[in-house]
Amino acid sequence: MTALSLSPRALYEEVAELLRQRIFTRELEPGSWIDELKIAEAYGISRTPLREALKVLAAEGLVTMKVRRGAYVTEVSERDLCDVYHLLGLLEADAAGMVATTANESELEELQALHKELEAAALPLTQDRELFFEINERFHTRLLQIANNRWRDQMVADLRKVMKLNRHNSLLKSGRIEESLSEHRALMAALLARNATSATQRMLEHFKNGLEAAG
Amino acid sequence: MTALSLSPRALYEEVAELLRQRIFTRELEPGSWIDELKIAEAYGISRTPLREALKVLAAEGLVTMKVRRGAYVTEVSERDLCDVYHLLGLLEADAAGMVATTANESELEELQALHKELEAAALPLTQDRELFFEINERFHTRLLQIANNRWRDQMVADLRKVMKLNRHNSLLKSGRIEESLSEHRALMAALLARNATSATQRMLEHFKNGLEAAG
DNA sequence: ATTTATAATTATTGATTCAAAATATTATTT
DNA sequence: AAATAATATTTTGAATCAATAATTATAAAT
Repeated sequence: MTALSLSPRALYEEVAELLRQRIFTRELEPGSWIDELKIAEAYGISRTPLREALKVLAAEGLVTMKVRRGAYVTEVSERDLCDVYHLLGLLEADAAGMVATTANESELEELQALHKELEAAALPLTQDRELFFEINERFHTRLLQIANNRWRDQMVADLRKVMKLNRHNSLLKSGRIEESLSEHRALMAALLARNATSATQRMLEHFKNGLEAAG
Repeated sequence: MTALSLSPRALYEEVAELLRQRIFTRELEPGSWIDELKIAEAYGISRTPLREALKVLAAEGLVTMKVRRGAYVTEVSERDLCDVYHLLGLLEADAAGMVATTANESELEELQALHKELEAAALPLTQDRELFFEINERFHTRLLQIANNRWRDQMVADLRKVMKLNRHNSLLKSGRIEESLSEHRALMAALLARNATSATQRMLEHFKNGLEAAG
């Protein structure tokens, strides 16, 4: 089993990524104990890089280490997910404000172009949900990049991973293409107007409206 | 009955804490390479728990792993510190807003008590700088606890560690007991008035004013 | 003769295996 | 039936082994 080929990344990074996927697909379900020996054997590796990978995942919040009991897939309550989602909104809203003031013209045009793609994907006749969410993801990611704060990027990345522990994003509204789009439109307008407080506010609302339960 | 366990923490946790201290005191200086063999020998442990500890510190941002080059103490630029400080302000301001709306009476009284201690430590005649900063720290920590979001707590803890990489907090103003106190007073008033937006704003200003360079 | 390139040696990271410590479980005895 | 002891399971730490990168030295070419 030489699935793990030559790569610039260290073995423990590869293993961490594999475990992440297995956690996200709930193949390893929340609360369950992670059997080091079994997994090491299954991957054809020793326990050392596996344990290093588990330390990384623990730092991300995906697994929880219990002293002398090993590693467990983190159980996230509805409460946890709300808390994490709240922080994601806060961080992205701050990023939006930053972009409104510091982005250059070409960066704003880039976001504008992505937004146009979003509008197109949401057109009633040709509506493509998958595409819409993919472009949406790209828009948020690009906004973060432009805001240009590597520490925030790291935090957002970690929080997003925790959100993926959620079973089918049960706490997020699903069929709100139109609402989501109009919120995006308002955000884009604020960005182009270089109105930081408005951009921040629009992004906060965008996240708040995404929640299934009002609050 | 067995006696109370003397070491509830795993060895790699202990080692991580030791290394953290050595990094904060700049005994291990930013940019420098961390010699696994030397440190393992100095601590009388093997490289395995040491390497696990380094993975933990890497996740916190204190050390940077380079493939096949080992671990280096993270070098933070002035820019990095500003970015991190900005995020700390954002998170704590959000926590303040949360406390204003959700804290119960006894929790607010607790914060009020801490604030009174702060006022006492800042009295012109008996002014005790060390004590002031210690109580200030306790106030901020308690506020975070009351805001009650373990994910935010984790992020704040990590960001604070990165801030400690700063040489003598060079970018933070030092002798501003009075200003700091008056900002705290305004924050406390907003909290007692249960005015979330005001509390958030006061905390944001408190952080903004803490910066040496105007931003 | 000097500089550059290649090869060899050294040093350090990365991985596997082995041993010890601790906890849980089961069985036996009171 | 309960408590204690012993055994087995499991995690954590150490030591060994292999692979990779860096440095130095030597040789060749200009």
